[in-house]
Amino acid sequence: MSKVATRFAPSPTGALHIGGVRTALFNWLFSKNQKGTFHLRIEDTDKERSKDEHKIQIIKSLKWIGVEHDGEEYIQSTKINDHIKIVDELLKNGNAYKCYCTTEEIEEQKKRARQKKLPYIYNRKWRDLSQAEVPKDIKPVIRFKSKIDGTTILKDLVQGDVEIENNTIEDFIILRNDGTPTYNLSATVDDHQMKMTHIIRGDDHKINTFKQMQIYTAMKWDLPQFAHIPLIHTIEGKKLSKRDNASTLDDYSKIGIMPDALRNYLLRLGWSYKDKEIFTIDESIKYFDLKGIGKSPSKLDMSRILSMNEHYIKSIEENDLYNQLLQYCELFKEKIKTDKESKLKSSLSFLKNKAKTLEDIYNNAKYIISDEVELSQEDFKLIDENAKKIILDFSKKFSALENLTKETLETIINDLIKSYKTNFKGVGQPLRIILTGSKFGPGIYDIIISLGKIEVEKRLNKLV
RNA sequence: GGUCCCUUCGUCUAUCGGUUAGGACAGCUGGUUUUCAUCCUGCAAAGGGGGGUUCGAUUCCCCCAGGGACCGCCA
Repeated sequence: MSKVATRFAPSPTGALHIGGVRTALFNWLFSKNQKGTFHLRIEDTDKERSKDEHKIQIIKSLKWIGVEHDGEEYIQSTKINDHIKIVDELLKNGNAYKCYCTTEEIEEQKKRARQKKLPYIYNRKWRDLSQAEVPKDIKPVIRFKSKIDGTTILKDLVQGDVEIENNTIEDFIILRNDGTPTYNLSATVDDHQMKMTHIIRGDDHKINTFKQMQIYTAMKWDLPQFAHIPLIHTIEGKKLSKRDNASTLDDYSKIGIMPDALRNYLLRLGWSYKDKEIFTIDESIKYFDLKGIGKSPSKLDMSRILSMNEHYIKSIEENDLYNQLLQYCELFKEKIKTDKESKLKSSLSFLKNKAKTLEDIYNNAKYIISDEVELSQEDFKLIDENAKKIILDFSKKFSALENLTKETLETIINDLIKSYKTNFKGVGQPLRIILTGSKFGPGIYDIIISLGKIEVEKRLNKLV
Protein backbone atom coordinates (compact mmCIF):
# COMPACT_ATOMS: atom_id res chain seq x y z
CA MET A 1 0.00 0.00 0.00
CA SER A 2 1.18 3.47 -0.80
CA LYS A 3 2.41 5.88 1.81
CA VAL A 4 -0.31 7.15 4.06
CA ALA A 5 -1.57 10.64 3.27
CA THR A 6 -4.33 12.41 5.15
CA ARG A 7 -5.77 15.84 4.96
CA PHE A 8 -7.81 18.37 6.82
CA ALA A 9 -10.07 20.40 4.58
CA PRO A 10 -11.70 23.34 6.32
CA SER A 11 -13.54 26.10 4.56
CA PRO A 12 -12.23 29.49 5.60
CA THR A 13 -15.59 30.93 6.51
CA GLY A 14 -14.95 31.55 10.18
CA ALA A 15 -12.77 30.71 13.11
CA LEU A 16 -11.83 27.08 13.40
CA HIS A 17 -13.98 25.35 15.92
CA ILE A 18 -12.93 22.76 18.36
CA GLY A 19 -14.47 19.84 16.50
CA GLY A 20 -12.48 20.80 13.45
CA VAL A 21 -9.36 21.05 15.52
CA ARG A 22 -9.88 17.53 16.78
CA THR A 23 -10.47 16.24 13.26
CA ALA A 24 -7.25 17.90 12.17
CA LEU A 25 -5.44 16.47 15.17
CA PHE A 26 -6.64 12.94 14.48
CA ASN A 27 -5.68 13.19 10.83
CA TRP A 28 -2.29 14.54 11.72
CA LEU A 29 -1.66 11.95 14.41
CA PHE A 30 -2.74 9.11 12.19
CA SER A 31 -0.48 10.17 9.36
CA LYS A 32 2.48 10.69 11.68
CA ASN A 33 1.87 7.38 13.37
CA GLN A 34 1.90 5.74 9.94
CA LYS A 35 5.00 7.71 8.91
CA GLY A 36 2.92 9.42 6.28
CA THR A 37 2.07 12.97 5.40
CA PHE A 38 -0.66 15.34 6.48
CA HIS A 39 -2.00 18.02 4.18
CA LEU A 40 -4.10 21.09 4.53
CA ARG A 41 -6.65 21.92 1.90
CA ILE A 42 -8.46 25.21 2.02
CA GLU A 43 -11.93 24.82 0.57
CA ASP A 44 -12.50 28.37 -0.43
CA THR A 45 -14.87 27.90 -3.30
CA ASP A 46 -17.67 29.71 -1.54
CA LYS A 47 -16.39 33.11 -2.56
CA GLU A 48 -19.07 34.96 -0.64
CA ARG A 49 -18.08 33.62 2.74
CA SER A 50 -14.43 32.67 2.35
CA LYS A 51 -11.99 35.15 3.78
CA ASP A 52 -8.24 35.23 3.64
CA GLU A 53 -8.07 36.28 7.27
CA HIS A 54 -9.89 33.09 8.21
CA LYS A 55 -7.41 31.03 6.27
CA ILE A 56 -4.56 32.66 8.13
CA GLN A 57 -6.40 32.19 11.40
CA ILE A 58 -6.94 28.50 10.70
CA ILE A 59 -3.30 27.87 9.92
CA LYS A 60 -2.28 29.81 13.00
CA SER A 61 -4.68 27.89 15.20
CA LEU A 62 -3.44 24.54 13.97
CA LYS A 63 0.12 25.59 14.51
CA TRP A 64 -0.74 26.81 17.99
CA ILE A 65 -1.95 23.40 19.00
CA GLY A 66 0.99 21.68 17.38
CA VAL A 67 -0.51 20.44 14.13
CA GLU A 68 1.56 21.38 11.14
CA HIS A 69 0.81 20.32 7.62
CA ASP A 70 3.32 18.95 5.18
CA GLY A 71 3.97 20.92 2.05
CA GLU A 72 2.13 23.92 0.78
CA GLU A 73 -1.49 24.34 1.58
CA TYR A 74 -3.70 23.25 -1.28
CA ILE A 75 -6.07 25.99 -2.33
CA GLN A 76 -9.18 24.49 -3.75
CA SER A 77 -10.28 27.52 -5.72
CA THR A 78 -7.17 27.31 -7.86
CA LYS A 79 -8.14 23.84 -9.04
CA ILE A 80 -11.61 24.54 -10.33
CA ASN A 81 -10.64 23.91 -13.92
CA ASP A 82 -9.50 20.42 -12.98
CA HIS A 83 -12.83 19.81 -11.35
CA ILE A 84 -14.75 20.99 -14.39
CA LYS A 85 -12.66 18.71 -16.58
CA ILE A 86 -13.81 15.76 -14.53
CA VAL A 87 -17.42 16.88 -14.82
CA ASP A 88 -16.97 16.84 -18.60
CA GLU A 89 -15.56 13.35 -18.44
CA LEU A 90 -18.40 12.19 -16.29
CA LEU A 91 -20.79 13.67 -18.80
CA LYS A 92 -19.00 11.95 -21.67
CA ASN A 93 -18.84 8.55 -20.09
CA GLY A 94 -22.49 8.64 -19.25
CA ASN A 95 -22.23 9.08 -15.49
CA ALA A 96 -23.74 12.54 -15.44
CA TYR A 97 -26.39 14.49 -17.23
CA LYS A 98 -27.75 17.97 -17.71
CA CYS A 99 -30.82 18.84 -15.74
CA TYR A 100 -32.99 21.69 -16.94
CA CYS A 101 -35.33 21.84 -14.02
CA THR A 102 -35.94 25.33 -12.73
CA THR A 103 -35.51 26.18 -9.09
CA GLU A 104 -39.24 26.81 -8.93
CA GLU A 105 -39.90 23.34 -10.23
CA ILE A 106 -37.62 21.82 -7.62
CA GLU A 107 -39.12 23.94 -4.84
CA GLU A 108 -42.55 22.80 -5.86
CA GLN A 109 -41.49 19.17 -5.63
CA LYS A 110 -39.94 19.71 -2.23
CA LYS A 111 -43.10 21.38 -1.01
CA ARG A 112 -45.25 18.55 -2.20
CA ALA A 113 -42.96 16.01 -0.58
CA ARG A 114 -43.19 17.89 2.67
CA GLN A 115 -46.95 17.98 2.54
CA LYS A 116 -47.15 14.26 1.92
CA LYS A 117 -44.52 13.80 4.64
CA LEU A 118 -42.41 11.93 2.16
CA PRO A 119 -38.65 12.31 1.91
CA TYR A 120 -37.72 14.60 -0.94
CA ILE A 121 -35.54 13.16 -3.59
CA TYR A 122 -34.99 14.64 -7.03
CA ASN A 123 -37.22 12.80 -9.45
CA ARG A 124 -34.46 12.21 -12.03
CA LYS A 125 -36.62 13.88 -14.65
CA TRP A 126 -33.77 14.67 -17.04
CA ARG A 127 -31.82 11.52 -16.43
CA ASP A 128 -33.08 9.83 -19.57
CA LEU A 129 -34.64 12.67 -21.51
CA SER A 130 -33.15 13.23 -24.91
CA GLN A 131 -31.28 16.38 -25.78
CA ALA A 132 -33.87 17.23 -28.42
CA GLU A 133 -36.36 18.38 -25.83
CA VAL A 134 -33.96 20.80 -24.21
CA PRO A 135 -35.42 24.20 -23.39
CA LYS A 136 -33.32 26.96 -24.88
CA ASP A 137 -33.71 29.59 -22.23
CA ILE A 138 -32.61 27.58 -19.20
CA LYS A 139 -29.05 27.06 -18.09
CA PRO A 140 -28.77 23.49 -16.90
CA VAL A 141 -27.06 22.08 -13.84
CA ILE A 142 -25.16 18.85 -14.15
CA ARG A 143 -26.20 15.97 -11.98
CA PHE A 144 -24.41 12.77 -11.20
CA LYS A 145 -26.16 9.61 -12.32
CA SER A 146 -26.44 7.96 -8.98
CA LYS A 147 -27.04 4.26 -8.64
CA ILE A 148 -30.68 3.29 -8.34
CA ASP A 149 -30.54 -0.40 -7.60
CA GLY A 150 -28.77 -2.40 -4.97
CA THR A 151 -26.92 -1.36 -1.89
CA THR A 152 -23.51 0.03 -1.12
CA ILE A 153 -21.32 -0.91 1.80
CA LEU A 154 -18.93 1.57 3.26
CA LYS A 155 -16.10 -0.13 5.08
CA ASP A 156 -15.61 2.50 7.70
CA LEU A 157 -12.46 2.27 9.76
CA VAL A 158 -14.25 3.54 12.83
CA GLN A 159 -17.86 2.52 12.39
CA GLY A 160 -17.41 -0.79 10.65
CA ASP A 161 -19.55 -1.78 7.67
CA VAL A 162 -22.31 0.69 6.93
CA GLU A 163 -24.80 -0.39 4.30
CA ILE A 164 -27.35 1.79 2.57
CA GLU A 165 -29.80 1.39 -0.26
CA ASN A 166 -28.48 3.17 -3.32
CA ASN A 167 -31.83 4.71 -4.14
CA THR A 168 -31.72 6.84 -1.02
CA ILE A 169 -29.01 8.86 -2.70
CA GLU A 170 -30.34 11.28 -5.22
CA ASP A 171 -28.79 12.44 -8.44
CA PHE A 172 -26.82 15.16 -6.77
CA ILE A 173 -25.64 18.27 -8.54
CA ILE A 174 -21.98 18.32 -9.44
CA LEU A 175 -21.93 21.50 -11.51
CA ARG A 176 -24.05 24.55 -10.81
CA ASN A 177 -25.77 26.44 -13.58
CA ASP A 178 -23.14 29.14 -13.22
CA GLY A 179 -20.57 26.58 -14.27
CA THR A 180 -18.91 26.07 -10.90
CA PRO A 181 -18.43 22.64 -9.36
CA THR A 182 -20.06 21.68 -6.07
CA TYR A 183 -18.49 20.36 -2.91
CA ASN A 184 -18.85 16.63 -3.44
CA LEU A 185 -17.29 16.80 -6.87
CA SER A 186 -14.47 19.14 -5.93
CA ALA A 187 -13.60 17.31 -2.74
CA THR A 188 -13.46 13.99 -4.54
CA VAL A 189 -11.30 15.25 -7.37
CA ASP A 190 -8.99 16.97 -4.93
CA ASP A 191 -8.69 13.97 -2.68
CA HIS A 192 -7.82 11.88 -5.69
CA GLN A 193 -5.33 14.34 -7.11
CA MET A 194 -3.75 14.82 -3.72
CA LYS A 195 -3.43 11.03 -3.51
CA MET A 196 -5.17 10.80 -0.18
CA THR A 197 -5.15 7.31 1.25
CA HIS A 198 -7.34 7.94 4.29
CA ILE A 199 -10.23 10.33 4.64
CA ILE A 200 -10.84 10.95 8.31
CA ARG A 201 -13.63 13.39 8.95
CA GLY A 202 -16.69 14.07 11.04
CA ASP A 203 -19.64 11.76 11.08
CA ASP A 204 -21.75 14.47 9.51
CA HIS A 205 -19.96 13.75 6.23
CA LYS A 206 -21.07 10.15 6.00
CA ILE A 207 -23.73 10.74 3.38
CA ASN A 208 -21.19 12.68 1.32
CA THR A 209 -18.91 9.69 1.43
CA PHE A 210 -21.51 7.55 -0.28
CA LYS A 211 -21.85 10.16 -3.00
CA GLN A 212 -18.12 10.54 -3.37
CA MET A 213 -17.54 6.82 -3.50
CA GLN A 214 -19.72 6.72 -6.58
CA ILE A 215 -17.63 9.37 -8.26
CA TYR A 216 -14.49 7.38 -7.52
CA THR A 217 -16.07 4.31 -9.03
CA ALA A 218 -17.36 6.15 -12.08
CA MET A 219 -13.89 7.54 -12.70
CA LYS A 220 -12.31 4.15 -12.03
CA TRP A 221 -10.16 5.68 -9.34
CA ASP A 222 -8.87 3.73 -6.37
CA LEU A 223 -11.01 4.28 -3.34
CA PRO A 224 -9.31 5.71 -0.28
CA GLN A 225 -10.17 4.38 3.15
CA PHE A 226 -12.75 6.24 5.13
CA ALA A 227 -13.14 6.87 8.82
CA HIS A 228 -16.01 8.86 10.26
CA ILE A 229 -15.40 10.11 13.72
CA PRO A 230 -18.29 10.83 16.08
CA LEU A 231 -19.08 14.47 16.55
CA ILE A 232 -18.36 16.50 19.61
CA HIS A 233 -21.52 17.48 21.37
CA THR A 234 -22.30 20.37 23.63
CA ILE A 235 -23.16 19.63 27.21
CA GLU A 236 -26.79 19.55 26.06
CA GLY A 237 -25.94 16.78 23.63
CA LYS A 238 -26.25 18.70 20.38
CA LYS A 239 -23.79 19.04 17.55
CA LEU A 240 -21.24 21.70 18.34
CA SER A 241 -21.48 24.67 16.06
CA LYS A 242 -19.61 27.89 15.63
CA ARG A 243 -22.39 29.72 17.35
CA ASP A 244 -21.88 27.88 20.61
CA ASN A 245 -19.78 29.78 23.04
CA ALA A 246 -16.47 28.28 23.97
CA SER A 247 -16.35 26.55 20.64
CA THR A 248 -13.40 28.20 18.97
CA LEU A 249 -9.77 27.81 19.85
CA ASP A 250 -9.56 31.47 20.72
CA ASP A 251 -12.18 31.03 23.40
CA TYR A 252 -9.73 28.76 25.16
CA SER A 253 -6.48 30.53 24.52
CA LYS A 254 -7.84 33.81 25.77
CA ILE A 255 -8.62 32.39 29.20
CA GLY A 256 -5.15 30.94 29.40
CA ILE A 257 -5.53 27.34 28.32
CA MET A 258 -2.21 26.11 27.05
CA PRO A 259 -1.93 24.39 23.68
CA ASP A 260 -0.52 21.17 25.09
CA ALA A 261 -3.34 20.88 27.55
CA LEU A 262 -6.03 21.42 24.97
CA ARG A 263 -4.29 19.05 22.59
CA ASN A 264 -4.18 16.39 25.27
CA TYR A 265 -7.80 16.98 26.18
CA LEU A 266 -8.97 16.78 22.58
CA LEU A 267 -6.92 13.65 22.04
CA ARG A 268 -8.66 11.89 24.88
CA LEU A 269 -12.08 13.12 23.80
CA GLY A 270 -13.34 10.17 21.83
CA TRP A 271 -10.09 8.30 21.78
CA SER A 272 -8.30 6.28 24.40
CA TYR A 273 -5.28 4.15 24.93
CA LYS A 274 -5.75 1.89 27.94
CA ASP A 275 -5.95 4.00 31.09
CA LYS A 276 -3.42 6.55 29.98
CA GLU A 277 -4.55 10.14 30.41
CA ILE A 278 -1.47 12.27 29.81
CA PHE A 279 0.25 12.11 26.45
CA THR A 280 3.22 14.07 25.24
CA ILE A 281 3.14 14.86 21.53
CA ASP A 282 5.55 12.02 20.84
CA GLU A 283 3.52 9.59 22.87
CA SER A 284 0.34 10.55 21.13
CA ILE A 285 1.95 9.93 17.76
CA LYS A 286 3.31 6.64 18.98
CA TYR A 287 0.03 5.33 20.36
CA PHE A 288 -2.59 6.89 18.12
CA ASP A 289 -4.71 4.54 16.08
CA LEU A 290 -8.16 4.50 14.53
CA LYS A 291 -9.14 1.50 16.61
CA GLY A 292 -9.00 3.58 19.75
CA ILE A 293 -11.65 5.98 18.51
CA GLY A 294 -14.97 5.45 20.22
CA LYS A 295 -18.21 5.20 18.35
CA SER A 296 -20.39 7.43 20.43
CA PRO A 297 -20.34 11.21 20.40
CA SER A 298 -18.69 12.84 23.36
CA LYS A 299 -19.59 15.93 25.26
CA LEU A 300 -17.32 18.84 25.84
CA ASP A 301 -16.51 19.21 29.53
CA MET A 302 -14.92 22.44 30.65
CA SER A 303 -13.85 21.16 34.05
CA ARG A 304 -11.76 18.49 32.37
CA ILE A 305 -10.12 21.04 30.13
CA LEU A 306 -9.36 23.15 33.14
CA SER A 307 -8.01 20.24 35.08
CA MET A 308 -5.83 19.15 32.18
CA ASN A 309 -4.51 22.68 31.94
CA GLU A 310 -3.85 22.71 35.66
CA HIS A 311 -1.89 19.54 35.30
CA TYR A 312 0.30 21.04 32.60
CA ILE A 313 0.78 24.23 34.58
CA LYS A 314 2.11 22.21 37.47
CA SER A 315 4.20 19.79 35.53
CA ILE A 316 5.97 21.71 32.80
CA GLU A 317 9.31 23.40 33.35
CA GLU A 318 9.02 26.76 35.01
CA ASN A 319 10.98 28.44 32.27
CA ASP A 320 8.57 27.10 29.73
CA LEU A 321 5.64 28.13 31.87
CA TYR A 322 7.07 31.59 32.22
CA ASN A 323 7.44 31.97 28.47
CA GLN A 324 3.88 30.86 27.93
CA LEU A 325 2.70 33.31 30.57
CA LEU A 326 4.69 36.06 28.90
CA GLN A 327 3.11 35.38 25.54
CA TYR A 328 -0.32 35.05 27.03
CA CYS A 329 -0.13 38.32 28.92
CA GLU A 330 1.15 40.21 25.93
CA LEU A 331 -1.62 38.85 23.76
CA PHE A 332 -4.55 39.13 26.12
CA LYS A 333 -3.60 41.23 29.15
CA GLU A 334 -0.65 43.56 29.30
CA LYS A 335 2.94 43.28 28.32
CA ILE A 336 5.12 42.22 31.23
CA LYS A 337 8.08 44.51 31.74
CA THR A 338 11.45 42.83 31.56
CA ASP A 339 12.50 44.04 35.00
CA LYS A 340 9.71 41.89 36.49
CA GLU A 341 11.15 38.72 35.08
CA SER A 342 13.27 37.53 37.96
CA LYS A 343 10.62 38.31 40.58
CA LEU A 344 7.95 36.56 38.55
CA LYS A 345 10.07 33.57 37.74
CA SER A 346 10.99 32.92 41.32
CA SER A 347 7.35 33.30 42.33
CA LEU A 348 6.06 30.79 39.81
CA SER A 349 6.67 27.95 42.22
CA PHE A 350 3.88 29.15 44.48
CA LEU A 351 1.78 31.03 41.92
CA LYS A 352 1.18 27.93 39.87
CA ASN A 353 -0.19 26.06 42.84
CA LYS A 354 -3.35 28.04 42.76
CA ALA A 355 -3.88 28.33 39.07
CA LYS A 356 -5.92 26.40 36.59
CA THR A 357 -5.18 28.82 33.78
CA LEU A 358 -2.55 31.32 32.74
CA GLU A 359 -5.15 33.94 33.48
CA ASP A 360 -5.24 32.76 37.10
CA ILE A 361 -1.49 33.13 37.32
CA TYR A 362 -1.74 36.59 35.85
CA ASN A 363 -4.40 37.60 38.34
CA ASN A 364 -2.47 36.27 41.28
CA ALA A 365 0.73 37.85 40.06
CA LYS A 366 -0.81 41.21 39.36
CA TYR A 367 0.76 42.60 42.53
CA ILE A 368 4.16 41.89 41.02
CA ILE A 369 3.31 42.83 37.45
CA SER A 370 1.87 46.23 38.18
CA ASP A 371 3.82 48.82 40.13
CA GLU A 372 0.80 50.47 41.65
CA VAL A 373 -1.47 48.65 44.04
CA GLU A 374 -5.10 49.49 43.57
CA LEU A 375 -7.16 49.30 46.72
CA SER A 376 -10.88 48.94 46.44
CA GLN A 377 -12.98 50.95 48.88
CA GLU A 378 -14.30 47.76 50.33
CA ASP A 379 -10.88 46.34 51.03
CA PHE A 380 -9.66 49.62 52.33
CA LYS A 381 -12.39 49.56 54.95
CA LEU A 382 -10.89 46.37 56.32
CA ILE A 383 -7.86 48.35 57.37
CA ASP A 384 -9.15 49.97 60.52
CA GLU A 385 -7.20 51.96 63.07
CA ASN A 386 -5.95 48.90 64.81
CA ALA A 387 -4.84 47.35 61.56
CA LYS A 388 -2.99 50.50 60.68
CA LYS A 389 -1.10 50.31 63.92
CA ILE A 390 -0.20 46.73 63.21
CA ILE A 391 1.05 47.62 59.77
CA LEU A 392 3.12 50.51 61.08
CA ASP A 393 4.56 48.33 63.75
CA PHE A 394 5.34 45.66 61.20
CA SER A 395 6.92 48.26 59.00
CA LYS A 396 9.25 49.32 61.77
CA LYS A 397 10.34 45.79 62.61
CA PHE A 398 10.59 44.92 58.93
CA SER A 399 13.00 47.76 58.22
CA ALA A 400 15.32 46.47 60.87
CA LEU A 401 15.36 43.06 59.25
CA GLU A 402 18.68 42.03 57.74
CA ASN A 403 17.85 38.96 55.80
CA LEU A 404 14.46 38.23 54.40
CA THR A 405 13.36 34.66 55.03
CA LYS A 406 10.22 32.91 56.03
CA GLU A 407 11.69 32.29 59.48
CA THR A 408 12.61 35.88 60.22
CA LEU A 409 9.24 37.08 58.98
CA GLU A 410 7.47 34.48 61.05
CA THR A 411 9.11 35.81 64.19
CA ILE A 412 7.89 39.31 63.47
CA ILE A 413 4.37 38.23 62.66
CA ASN A 414 4.13 36.00 65.71
CA ASP A 415 5.29 38.83 67.89
CA LEU A 416 2.64 41.07 66.44
CA ILE A 417 -0.06 38.46 66.95
CA LYS A 418 0.93 38.23 70.58
CA SER A 419 1.25 41.91 71.33
CA TYR A 420 -2.00 42.84 69.60
CA LYS A 421 -3.80 39.84 71.03
CA THR A 422 -5.08 38.83 67.62
CA ASN A 423 -4.78 35.84 65.31
CA PHE A 424 -2.90 35.32 62.10
CA LYS A 425 -5.70 36.76 60.05
CA GLY A 426 -5.60 39.94 62.11
CA VAL A 427 -2.05 40.57 60.99
CA GLY A 428 -1.93 38.79 57.66
CA GLN A 429 -5.02 40.24 56.08
CA PRO A 430 -4.19 43.95 56.45
CA LEU A 431 -0.67 43.28 55.25
CA ARG A 432 -1.91 41.36 52.26
CA ILE A 433 -4.31 44.14 51.37
CA ILE A 434 -1.79 46.89 51.61
CA LEU A 435 0.80 44.94 49.65
CA THR A 436 -1.36 43.42 46.93
CA GLY A 437 -4.69 45.20 47.02
CA SER A 438 -6.52 41.95 47.55
CA LYS A 439 -7.76 39.79 50.38
CA PHE A 440 -6.89 36.72 48.38
CA GLY A 441 -3.71 35.55 46.86
CA PRO A 442 -0.52 33.78 47.72
CA GLY A 443 0.73 33.26 51.25
CA ILE A 444 1.86 36.43 52.99
CA TYR A 445 5.44 35.22 53.33
CA ASP A 446 5.55 34.39 49.63
CA ILE A 447 4.22 37.84 48.83
CA ILE A 448 6.77 39.64 50.95
CA ILE A 449 9.72 37.60 49.80
CA SER A 450 8.72 37.82 46.16
CA LEU A 451 8.40 41.60 46.31
CA GLY A 452 11.71 42.11 48.04
CA LYS A 453 12.59 44.45 50.86
CA ILE A 454 12.64 47.71 48.95
CA GLU A 455 9.34 47.21 47.22
CA VAL A 456 7.63 46.10 50.42
CA GLU A 457 8.85 49.19 52.24
CA LYS A 458 7.68 51.36 49.39
CA ARG A 459 4.21 49.88 49.51
CA LEU A 460 3.97 50.01 53.30
CA ASN A 461 4.96 53.64 53.32
CA LYS A 462 1.94 54.57 51.27
CA LEU A 463 -0.16 54.12 54.35
CA VAL A 464 1.62 56.79 56.27
C1' G B 1 -41.14 11.93 7.91
C1' G B 2 -36.91 8.97 5.46
C1' U B 3 -31.83 7.09 5.84
C1' C B 4 -27.76 6.14 8.88
C1' C B 5 -25.15 6.16 13.59
C1' C B 6 -24.91 5.79 18.89
C1' U B 7 -26.28 3.90 24.22
C1' U B 8 -20.95 1.54 30.85
C1' C B 9 -20.69 6.23 37.07
C1' G B 10 -22.82 13.56 36.25
C1' U B 11 -18.47 13.76 32.30
C1' C B 12 -14.25 11.31 29.34
C1' U B 13 -13.45 6.33 29.15
C1' A B 14 -11.25 0.70 30.32
C1' U B 15 -13.23 -4.19 29.57
C1' C B 16 -11.57 -7.72 23.16
C1' G B 17 -17.87 -14.07 27.30
C1' G B 18 -16.03 -15.45 33.43
C1' U B 19 -13.60 -8.76 36.95
C1' U B 20 -15.81 -7.16 44.12
C1' A B 21 -17.21 -3.66 36.27
C1' G B 22 -11.13 -0.43 36.56
C1' G B 23 -9.08 4.63 35.85
C1' A B 24 -9.44 10.01 35.24
C1' C B 25 -12.28 14.72 35.90
C1' A B 26 -16.11 16.75 38.66
C1' G B 27 -18.75 15.86 43.67
C1' C B 28 -18.57 14.69 48.87
C1' U B 29 -15.63 13.11 53.61
C1' G B 30 -11.23 13.53 56.60
C1' G B 31 -6.05 15.12 57.25
C1' U B 32 -1.93 18.69 56.28
C1' U B 33 -1.99 24.08 55.57
C1' U B 34 -1.45 30.84 59.52
C1' U B 35 -6.33 33.07 53.93
C1' C B 36 -7.43 30.72 49.29
C1' A B 37 -5.15 26.82 47.13
C1' U B 38 -1.73 22.78 46.65
C1' C B 39 -0.79 17.97 48.67
C1' C B 40 -2.41 13.35 50.99
C1' U B 41 -6.83 9.78 52.93
C1' G B 42 -11.29 7.94 52.06
C1' C B 43 -16.50 7.75 50.16
C1' A B 44 -20.29 7.76 46.78
C1' A B 45 -21.32 6.97 41.71
C1' A B 46 -22.62 3.06 35.74
C1' G B 47 -23.83 -1.44 31.83
C1' G B 48 -31.60 2.19 28.79
C1' G B 49 -35.63 -1.87 28.62
C1' G B 50 -37.16 -6.75 26.75
C1' G B 51 -36.05 -11.16 24.40
C1' G B 52 -32.61 -14.77 22.68
C1' U B 53 -27.44 -17.61 22.01
C1' U B 54 -24.37 -19.68 26.03
C1' C B 55 -22.63 -23.44 31.69
C1' G B 56 -21.97 -18.02 31.94
C1' A B 57 -23.35 -12.05 29.10
C1' U B 58 -21.75 -5.03 29.80
C1' U B 59 -19.37 -7.89 25.92
C1' C B 60 -22.55 -11.77 20.40
C1' C B 61 -27.76 -11.56 17.83
C1' C B 62 -32.88 -9.53 17.52
C1' C B 63 -36.77 -6.12 19.03
C1' C B 64 -38.12 -1.69 21.53
C1' A B 65 -37.03 2.96 23.75
C1' G B 66 -34.05 7.22 24.01
C1' G B 67 -30.35 10.39 21.90
C1' G B 68 -27.75 12.18 17.58
C1' A B 69 -26.33 13.21 12.38
C1' C B 70 -27.82 13.95 7.43
C1' C B 71 -31.77 15.11 4.05
C1' G B 72 -28.71 22.95 -0.16
C1' C B 73 -27.13 25.04 -7.20
C1' C B 74 -22.88 25.61 1.65
C1' A B 75 -18.61 23.17 2.55
